[in-house]
Amino acid sequence: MAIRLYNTLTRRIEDFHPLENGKVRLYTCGPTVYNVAHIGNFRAFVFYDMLRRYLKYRGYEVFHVMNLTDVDDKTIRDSAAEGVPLQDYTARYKKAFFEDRDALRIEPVEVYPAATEHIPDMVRTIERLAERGHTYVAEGSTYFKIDTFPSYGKFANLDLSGTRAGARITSDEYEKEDARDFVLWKAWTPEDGPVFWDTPLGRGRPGWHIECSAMSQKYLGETFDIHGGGVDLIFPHHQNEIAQAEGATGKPFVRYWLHSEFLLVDGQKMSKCLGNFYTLRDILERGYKPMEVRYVLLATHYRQQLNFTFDALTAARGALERLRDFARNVHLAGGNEAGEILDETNERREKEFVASLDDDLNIAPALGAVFNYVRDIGRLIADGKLAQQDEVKVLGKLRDWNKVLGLIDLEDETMTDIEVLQMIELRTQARANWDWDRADQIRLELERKGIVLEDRRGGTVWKRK
RNA sequence: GGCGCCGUAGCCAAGUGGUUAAGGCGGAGGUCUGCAAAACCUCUAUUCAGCGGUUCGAUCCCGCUCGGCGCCUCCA
Repeated sequence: MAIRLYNTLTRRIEDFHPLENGKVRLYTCGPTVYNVAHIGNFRAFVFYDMLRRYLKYRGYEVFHVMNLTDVDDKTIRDSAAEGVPLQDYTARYKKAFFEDRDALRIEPVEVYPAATEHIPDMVRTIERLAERGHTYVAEGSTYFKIDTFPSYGKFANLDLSGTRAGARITSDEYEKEDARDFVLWKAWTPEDGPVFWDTPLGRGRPGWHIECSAMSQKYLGETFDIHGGGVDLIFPHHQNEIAQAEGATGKPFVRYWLHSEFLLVDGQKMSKCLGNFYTLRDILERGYKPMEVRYVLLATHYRQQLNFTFDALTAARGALERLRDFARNVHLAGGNEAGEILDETNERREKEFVASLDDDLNIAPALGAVFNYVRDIGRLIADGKLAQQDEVKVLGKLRDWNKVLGLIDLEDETMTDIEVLQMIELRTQARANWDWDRADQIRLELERKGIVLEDRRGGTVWKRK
């Protein structure tokens, strides 16, 4: 059974089959590194991550490219405002992006091409477009001539025939022949300061969209499997990518286009004006954990708008705690061997998990399968029907799913902190003497250090809060 | 104005033309326990924004209304 994905190109859910058997070539639009990425950006990045992880889970070899836009109006403007060289300025936010990526357990992809390191590739793409008659030059800038690409607008389901020359020309694009045309190569202006490249196209810098066409094709070929991005990129960015790539090669560019919906805050799109703008760092400062953020970003289907709230983070904390406690309870199980019933349960829930995610990455029922499994096994443990030897199978299953979800640290459950164990031993003695005050005092003391105790039949166990 | 999405329990969120409308968080009760925690058990939507229509039968299909959100050359 094939994975089914919603393809923006056809506006339908389709069976996914890569161009080359067993291999997926994937490109996703990355951040513009002009400041710290916000959680709306990370919703898209977490979505790409789950897509990539799930493709791998289903046996595909994935080659994934994500661009870093390190030259554009904003990076130039803001670096100039600070008086810092562009490279130094963007390096700072590339670093921040990778830090946040790691905190959110987003897997590194195969290649992170930066725009500034691929100027010759972009120039070559523009030259190919010129050879095929898709461009014109005006006042040193090179433009894409929309008239030469008849299907322009179709990808976004937009009828652009009303937007003709002269209709909406603003002051800084007066040299365009048609308001719908977009710039491929932008001639140097004094505002660009030291940011320019001398190329056959003249002194200047690349336009907004060309990097994705040039870099994706460089690493993935002229036609590749999946291209992802946020819905806001459908138009104009992805439409322009298609025009550029297909205009240059005459071949289909991308086979499956996937778009993640917006993250909203207070029911509205995140924006600085509304003051509902959050970075991961903002949220961590409020005492939430990266995994809680990942859970929230992951738990809503990617084509559904997600209204971000702090209540959701709190709910995520509870759900994650249930998963972690479950892993520990399995580790501490001391019943009889489960036998066949365990294999049956594993198989049944695995089927549900895969069937759900095969269906356009339908995450909710997949998580439902995980939590139902937690209850299935919890019941076995409570009934004394799970043995310590069964741990391998159960945690193995959890580990499998975690390859896709990336929500729990299963290796983190080390129970060997000597100091804590000594405290527990003191408390156990106190309890043996019915000295409840002393016992509670020790428990409280540990709690202040973030250690929670639980008294089980087999003895006291602990966990970090 | 054009295009599109959404409205399911206190909150989040699946789902199906007809057996019990997943799951998570929260809440209530119970078992266990010195107490607590975890775990397990039970309960927490006679109902799926509203009104019509199609149908033997609709939360699911169609239409309208109301409400929310996004895109239509900054944007994940």
